[in-house]
Amino acid sequence: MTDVLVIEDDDRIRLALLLALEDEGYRVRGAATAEEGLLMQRREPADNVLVDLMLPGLDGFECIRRMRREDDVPIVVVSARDDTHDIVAALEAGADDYLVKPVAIKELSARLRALRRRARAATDPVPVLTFGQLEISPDAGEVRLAGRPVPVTRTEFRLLCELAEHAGRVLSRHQLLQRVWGYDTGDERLVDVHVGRLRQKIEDDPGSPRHLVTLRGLGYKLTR
Amino acid sequence: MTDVLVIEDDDRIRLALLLALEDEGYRVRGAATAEEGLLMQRREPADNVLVDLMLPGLDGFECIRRMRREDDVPIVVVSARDDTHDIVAALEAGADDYLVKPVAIKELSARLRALRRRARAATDPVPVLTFGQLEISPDAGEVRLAGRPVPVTRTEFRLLCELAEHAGRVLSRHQLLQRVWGYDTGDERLVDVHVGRLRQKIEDDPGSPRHLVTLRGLGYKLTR
DNA sequence: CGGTTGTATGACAGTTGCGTGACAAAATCG
DNA sequence: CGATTTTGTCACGCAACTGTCATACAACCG
Repeated sequence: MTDVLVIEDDDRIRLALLLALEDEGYRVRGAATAEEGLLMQRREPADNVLVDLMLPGLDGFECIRRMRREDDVPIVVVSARDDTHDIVAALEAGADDYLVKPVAIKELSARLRALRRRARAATDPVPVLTFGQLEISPDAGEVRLAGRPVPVTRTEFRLLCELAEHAGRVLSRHQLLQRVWGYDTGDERLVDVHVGRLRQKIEDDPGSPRHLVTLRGLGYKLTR
Repeated sequence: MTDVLVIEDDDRIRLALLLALEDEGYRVRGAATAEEGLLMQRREPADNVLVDLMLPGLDGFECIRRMRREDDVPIVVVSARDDTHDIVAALEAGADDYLVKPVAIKELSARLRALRRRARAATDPVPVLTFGQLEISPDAGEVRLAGRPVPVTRTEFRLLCELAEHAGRVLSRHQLLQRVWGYDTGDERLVDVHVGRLRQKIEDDPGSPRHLVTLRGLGYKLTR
């Protein structure tokens, strides 16, 4: 059974979408605001998310950005505006598809299916990454040092995964901001701080790190 | 660099798409029939495929199905028909996205990017440049001498990479200033100093260098 | 050979980049 | 709601790096 979350402030449209999707065999749930949607997705992750761009409070773009930061779920934008700028901006923010209202439910369903096929392929079992005493299992969301679990926060974990995924290669602060945070305000110190915190947890001697190495002027990298 | 293959039988449209995509920074290639496209993809796989639905011989749907059987490349349909049935059928066949002509190139580009984000490769091969005992790995931001890591500064590293990239060829001080520093105040001594520092680190006998050679009156070059 | 030009190098001061602790805002949890 | 954790921002200090200069040295040329 596939779960779909619909984030749309217009009650009538949301209801119509939910009913139509239910008819197509999905298990559905709805949210009227971005905040509510983000919360629901955190509580009980759906397999697909539909989001309107025009939302009260946090708008759709911001909603997408935030959700993308903590979840890899396929996100489809359903908007009334058929505007290239909106489309580009939404995809930039991390959306996977963009549909213009009114949507044909069959098309929507087909697009959801295509997206899930991709998502599944991308989420193939990721083996545990090992760096000496350090083990990272992206799937389990777990970090171990000499067999012992290390409590890391979400950002630290994402940062570590990003570095681990490109082990041995330098990643600039800019790249890390882009990939871990999803945005780049230009404040590179943000990365430093989190790298520092990560070192406190995973390095024997945070003063002279063995794994999470600084390359002055270039960025950071993770080595074995 | 991202490669895109466009399968479209209308010469004018294909050309227009190819030019526009090239303008966006993609490396492009085109095919006029499904058969040709499948062959090209087999020969030299692109990172994205655009396909028209109305093709002579094998139609777009069949083209998608076959390509999907042997390749996991993201496929985008670009069709003149804005018909739910076509859209559903194309997605069923294995397409990842569907755009209706005429397409906004910016939107297309954004959608391609969104698709690739999902299919981002974990580790690309890391090319390492070797000069006898000396190894330079631009990706890892690392220089090794006889297997041992040599600590080089950012400018030294850039300088070395620049020389390595044009191995065996003389680079004048002005060229190096321009390429490594990005500006040229006319002070050629600056290059000398950094070359000297580099030699201290990578040459066995910095007095009579084997790799980083001076060509009096011309500049420097890196030899094997 | 001496003069001239081009290159090597050590020293030094100014600058840059990084690590860190402190703190406030925001998110999360009970 | 209040308590706790997490996150982002800031400022400061240290260490590393950079560019400049002066001097010494080497190569070239007549």
